[in-house]
Amino acid sequence: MHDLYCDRIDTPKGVFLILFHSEGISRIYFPGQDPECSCPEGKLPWNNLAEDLNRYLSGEAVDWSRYPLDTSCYRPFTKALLEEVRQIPFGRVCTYREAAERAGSPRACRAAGQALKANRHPVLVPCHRVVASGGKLGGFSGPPGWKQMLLEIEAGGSRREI
DNA sequence: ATTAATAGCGGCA
DNA sequence: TGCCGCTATTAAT
Repeated sequence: MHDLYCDRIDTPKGVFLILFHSEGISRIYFPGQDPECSCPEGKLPWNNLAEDLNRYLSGEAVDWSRYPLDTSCYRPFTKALLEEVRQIPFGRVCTYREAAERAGSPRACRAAGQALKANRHPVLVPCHRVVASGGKLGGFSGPPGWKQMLLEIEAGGSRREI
């Protein structure tokens, strides 16, 4: 298959680890999740990704659609749902039910949770924009606190306080 | 191959 | 408030 490489992106929030090959991004790890991977290091062929990630973390709206993702590992429903989640605009959220609805299974809100758990492309596939109804935050597969932090970043836009 | 468990939600009592 | 069913997927049996 395609040879897998890894690269790191330094941000004020920590170091993100990106696994990728020539066809697209295979996986993204939050800071602190470094999996001790044994794949060779390489340079990301998408030059602006690091810059975009830093802009995003500082509150700017970033369009991730130009970065190709390797979604071959996902099951059909998971793939469909993540595709929809990817199109939730910056700063907006939807519920598990709405996400499942858009993926073609209106009653699969529980399965939606399973699908989001399987997301290997956090931030680029904004799983943090799917929240539980009733004002609850819902779960998150990443490090504790990251979901809330990402939502706050998007809500604040350019921050007004220090 | 079958069962249990999971980022949940909505209906109903 | 609490119980039930529903959906896709995975892990365990």
